[in-house]
Amino acid sequence: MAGRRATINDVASLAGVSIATASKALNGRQDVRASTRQRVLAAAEELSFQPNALARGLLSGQTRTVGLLTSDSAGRFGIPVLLGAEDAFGAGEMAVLLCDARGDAIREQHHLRALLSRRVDGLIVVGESTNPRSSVSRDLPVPVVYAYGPSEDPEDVSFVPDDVGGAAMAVQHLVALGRRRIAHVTGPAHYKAARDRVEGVELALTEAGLTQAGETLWGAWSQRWGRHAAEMLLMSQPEIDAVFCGSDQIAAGFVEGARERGRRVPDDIAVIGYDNWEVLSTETRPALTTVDMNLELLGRTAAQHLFAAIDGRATPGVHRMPCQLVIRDSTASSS
Amino acid sequence: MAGRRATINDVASLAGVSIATASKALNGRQDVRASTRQRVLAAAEELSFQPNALARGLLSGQTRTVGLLTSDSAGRFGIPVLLGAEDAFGAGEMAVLLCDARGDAIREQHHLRALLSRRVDGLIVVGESTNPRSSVSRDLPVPVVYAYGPSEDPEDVSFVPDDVGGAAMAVQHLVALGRRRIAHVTGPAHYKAARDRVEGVELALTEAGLTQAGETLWGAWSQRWGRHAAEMLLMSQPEIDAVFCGSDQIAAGFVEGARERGRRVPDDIAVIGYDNWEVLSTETRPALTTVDMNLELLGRTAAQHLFAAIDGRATPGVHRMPCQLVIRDSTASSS
DNA sequence: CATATTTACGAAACCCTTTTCAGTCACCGA
DNA sequence: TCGGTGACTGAAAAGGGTTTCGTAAATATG
Repeated sequence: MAGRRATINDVASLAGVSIATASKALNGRQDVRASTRQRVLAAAEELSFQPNALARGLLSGQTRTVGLLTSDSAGRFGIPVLLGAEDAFGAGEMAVLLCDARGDAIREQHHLRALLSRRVDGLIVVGESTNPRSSVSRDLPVPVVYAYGPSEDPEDVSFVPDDVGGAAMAVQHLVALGRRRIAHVTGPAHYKAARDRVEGVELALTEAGLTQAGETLWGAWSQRWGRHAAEMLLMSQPEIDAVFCGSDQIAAGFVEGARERGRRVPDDIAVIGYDNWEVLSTETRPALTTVDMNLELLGRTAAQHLFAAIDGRATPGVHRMPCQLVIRDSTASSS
Repeated sequence: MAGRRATINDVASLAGVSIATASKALNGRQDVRASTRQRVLAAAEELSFQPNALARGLLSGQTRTVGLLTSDSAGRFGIPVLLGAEDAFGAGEMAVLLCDARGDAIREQHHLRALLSRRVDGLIVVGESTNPRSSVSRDLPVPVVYAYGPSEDPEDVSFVPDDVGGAAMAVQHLVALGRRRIAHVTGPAHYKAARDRVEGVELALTEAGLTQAGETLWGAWSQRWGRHAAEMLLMSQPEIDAVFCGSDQIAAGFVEGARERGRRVPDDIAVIGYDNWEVLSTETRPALTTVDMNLELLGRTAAQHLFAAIDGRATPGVHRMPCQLVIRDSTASSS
């Protein structure tokens, strides 16, 4: 640990100029003779001078820092968004101040105050699910962008995955493969994501002139539920030839359950998951066809939009980002 | 978005006092009449005044902010550490500035400069593996604590999981259950974690007067490798009654492979994993006994140590944090 | 050579808060 | 009435950088 850090004053003294000139030389401004600039730069190098971002921010009113307020950063969904955001910012000179509210509104308020007092230039709020959440943006002096979980307030800017479209895409793929008796197993009904995917399934089935094989089975987002659903479904609807699962966890469980009951995947039953959680989707046998929500892109887009909003060019509303079908062996066309 | 933010000047004017008095009233200092304090507080409330942390930090030299420099925040290991750190800080008033270097040394330097210029009070460096990494701490004006991946420099402060102890604990558990022919399947040899766990296995086996069933099988950290290893092992060492796997992924694959070859877990073969990655360890059948590295605690401890280091009370060296055996059905005593 | 015009540099103000220190005021005892 | 006390209050400086504006030197122009 070195002693006191060099200030621009030290640099100016060493270079034998005033601090005003030193500042201009360091920041590449006009009105500095080339030789003088050289001397200043050399002095700064020698003292390993780092401009104090606090002083700079105090004056300019810009900290080049954004806050990232998450409810569940450990979750499957917050992290990619975070990475995407960090990526978009990192290209420039932005830094990310991370706060995890752990789903607690009080703690969220607390973090919000801390971020505001640190004069962040903007805020990204990451939800733990796609369920709309209450807005934090009322009378905030900085722009806010919501990612993954949208704000209830339509005046806010939100970026969410297009779950309706993603589910429809999955079903269309099954239909294109010639599957006609398609079932749907998903998670808890209080998740908007689950309900949206139901809507997408209905849309695609109607479009293809089909009806769903049996009722939608609501359960948990787990392998356990996937296995259980396989048992139930193969009992009650033994003629199904495809299943769309609401998550890769459910799909992994379903594949296992189906195999134990002697059904081959994809030959007898094609299976599609959701999330493209690679530890499951690429490691099951067969590897899972699944819907990727492009969360990293979503995070990057949200961050880029935050830049725009900081410059006063915000586009209010909920922006739905397209999902992408990743085709693997669990829906290989039966040869 | 509101207009200009209120400063302490505005508060003082509204309350009809000087800014010095306002400051004292706001910060609970002496020498302010109760009625005056009331007026100031009311004014601050009305203007929703937030003290500017930049100005405060500029003066005090403390930003109450720490940097968290990670190489792989998406990884299984960085996140819990991050959460633990955020937890320890969150209790107080600290904020975390997150930077992900993506394993790139140039980018790391870049982030380091950005953090330093923002005058963080300290730094936590999170590795992507337990392999020692080059030190960033030389001549840094702030204290640094390494978490998960230790620094090569013994003068630095590092917190790492005790993989030797964790593996030994797992094997001791198997021995206590009466298993005698214990095999070991693990990941790539260039991971120190894998080599440490080999050491722990040897230690525990020697202690019990046993020798390992077959050579250690080195592979990848994947389910695929676990399944493959099960095939090989049950062929070459058909008499084994227990396997210690280097990760839950491997263990999950091994369980699957073993069952397909007609071996029952845990009756014929007991299986132990590593990491306690719940999506695998609790969802396999049977649920996996596994070693939990307590990463969140490790992160919290690292953060607490950083506090101590900021106060000048650092304890150099590599601190090994104990792991914990989580017993589930894959080692239930055969009845 | 005197004047106009650049060019290069420096003094000082500013951003916001905390803290020191000096000053005001009311009130007490003598 | 006066000095002494103690309780409050406010002016000013400090922290580190950027920017404006004034000024001196250097160069161009007549």
